[in-house]
Amino acid sequence: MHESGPKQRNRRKMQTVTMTDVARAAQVSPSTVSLFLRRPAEVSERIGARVKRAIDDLGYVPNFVAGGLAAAGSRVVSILVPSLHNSYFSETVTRLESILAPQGLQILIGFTEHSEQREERLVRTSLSWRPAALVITGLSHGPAVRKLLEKTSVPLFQMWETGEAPIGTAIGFDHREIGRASARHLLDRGRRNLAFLGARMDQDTRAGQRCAGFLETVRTAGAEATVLELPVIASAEAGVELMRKVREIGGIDGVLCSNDTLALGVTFEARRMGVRIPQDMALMGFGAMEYTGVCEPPLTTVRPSVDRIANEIGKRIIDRDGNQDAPDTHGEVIDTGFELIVREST
Amino acid sequence: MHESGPKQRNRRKMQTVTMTDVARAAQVSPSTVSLFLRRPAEVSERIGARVKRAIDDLGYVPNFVAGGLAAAGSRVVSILVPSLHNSYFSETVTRLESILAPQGLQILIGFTEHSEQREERLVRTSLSWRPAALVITGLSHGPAVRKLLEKTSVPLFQMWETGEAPIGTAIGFDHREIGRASARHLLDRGRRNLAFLGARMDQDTRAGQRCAGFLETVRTAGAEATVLELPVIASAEAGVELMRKVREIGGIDGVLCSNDTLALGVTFEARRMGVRIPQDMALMGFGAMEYTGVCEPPLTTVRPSVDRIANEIGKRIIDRDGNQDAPDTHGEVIDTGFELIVREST
DNA sequence: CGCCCAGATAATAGCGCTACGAAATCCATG
DNA sequence: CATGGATTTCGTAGCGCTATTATCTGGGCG
Repeated sequence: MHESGPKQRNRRKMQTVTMTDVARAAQVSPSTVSLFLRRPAEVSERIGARVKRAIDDLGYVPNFVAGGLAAAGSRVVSILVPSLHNSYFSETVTRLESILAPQGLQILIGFTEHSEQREERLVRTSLSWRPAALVITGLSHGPAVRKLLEKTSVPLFQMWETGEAPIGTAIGFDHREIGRASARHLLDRGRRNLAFLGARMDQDTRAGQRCAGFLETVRTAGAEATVLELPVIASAEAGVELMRKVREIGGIDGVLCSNDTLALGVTFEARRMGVRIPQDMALMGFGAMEYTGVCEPPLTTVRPSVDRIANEIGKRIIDRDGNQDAPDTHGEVIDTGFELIVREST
Repeated sequence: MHESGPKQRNRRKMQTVTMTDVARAAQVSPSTVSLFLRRPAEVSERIGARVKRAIDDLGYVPNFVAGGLAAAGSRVVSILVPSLHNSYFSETVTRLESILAPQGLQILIGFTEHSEQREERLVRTSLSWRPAALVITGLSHGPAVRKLLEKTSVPLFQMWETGEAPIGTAIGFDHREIGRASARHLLDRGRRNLAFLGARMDQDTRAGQRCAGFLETVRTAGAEATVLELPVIASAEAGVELMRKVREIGGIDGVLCSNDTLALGVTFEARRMGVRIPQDMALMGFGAMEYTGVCEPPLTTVRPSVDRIANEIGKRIIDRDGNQDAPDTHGEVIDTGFELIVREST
């Protein structure tokens, strides 16, 4: 083996440029460099220019790890969502990023996949970064997670759901009420034989809540309601399969899908079967995904208040950031609402 | 104001539990606690149990910021993608996360939105975290970004594209060749009057490459090729609009969309117009999005090797992690290929 | 029965930066 | 030209942890 060279195997030192190097080059103290980086206005123009020049010359890249340790808290916001499969979660993340990034806050992301175990691991590692805030999806968590969240001093936001006694600040909307509103809409359209199509609702508790609200209202009205469910992730393909089941059952004249993706699949298969929407069967989704406005027929759906959720959370995180005297809103519940978008499919 | 209390405004100390606290509770030295956390096997069972008990009792959460500083490198991988609007990027991120998370690596995410300026800011902050690796989308970057990337010692992966002389390790496929292959397919089907539908290709250079490859092959074959483009983000709605333009032009019998989302919109509008796919017009997309298999008609599309990209990157990151003697693959180009999925739309 | 080696535990020395208070500088007054 | 207050700059002391080295412990063996 031609492996040789000065045995420098340990401590991958690398010639990393440190703040001290910059200070030396600019002929100032490290403190001044640090100050210039954090609050440039408090450094005189002359010195500032010199420091800036040194930084550029040396290609200095600050070390946030060291900075975070010294400052006791990192400029990172950790976001935990079930997955990115639903475009509304990607949108939430996107929107939050765009609000937080200008403040120099970075996004640490994790996917729980609706698994308590994964969630615990993620919460644990997230907290280990001493983030400026932790944003987590949903209100119900396993006991281990609950304990971690209750104990931490990191500002906590539980999003996408409202409910009683949140651990942190709850920002979201009432999924049960969405189910009810959807049911009312279908009943208003004169449909009496309804179905809820879902996918893995044991895991997606929010879809479960929408389903529960739906059933409640339908049954209270004395109409029929069936639940059809597939043990797979929601997809257009799953929608196709569910539509076949609907056909088998027969007589169903109104359908609420747990998700627009499912509903899209239903439109495809309905067309192939010759089932006319909405004449033969009214169809509703959830999520207000982009294509619902242009598909055939355009879909009635519910727009979750993604932007408002992100805005409210972002605002609070920024408020609290750099101003630890900001009011602690833990325990507060903010309902951002939802919007029923009625289109031709009903 | 009832604000009073011992003037403890500074240094938000919080009663954070440190490793030293754990050590004290377990009657061992901090070193032992640290060792137990990092390599439990090297601690005797008796002591290990004691430490574990203390950790649980105190609810200790390690501080990765401090750990990262001491160890000179954080257990974070930074991923920069244009956005999450395209499901193939979300999938890349998802897949990478699932590979990296079991190794205790967290994902720091950023969205460039195809903006050089944003990209620079993101690269800068990413590097500031001294991540275990930086994964960035694409091969071409502004001069400032190039300089940062060339200078850093952080393992760099440039994904989703192949090309010459990458700065880090390039893992992706040849978009030009996808354009060519798509064109060949359409020509094989006897189409002679073709169009490429795109959205904001000035920004999405990879879509631009597919377009270029497409035009090259079509024109070489002596057939017609038009480019129709909209200055908006790709969406089904944009697809609808582009289909209207196609109609206006008239005579087009084969279309390649820069993206399945666009293609989906085209199918909707074509149906409304009475344009039959593929009889009147063949249609292709890109991305192999989930619904392409079940929509009406099922779409011919190209499956980018998302999984392979993620796997190859993940493997290399893990190799290099904790074993800095692993081969540095910078400069290497790995072509993960793509797959043409032929369905009824052509 | 003492000696040595391996394995387990502990002590030490920072990692690169920020917060804080002290020192130095500036500049308008008296 | 001295003087005080407002700036601007600097020195010091860690932040909580890990890597490395040193120390300790407990057998196995001559």
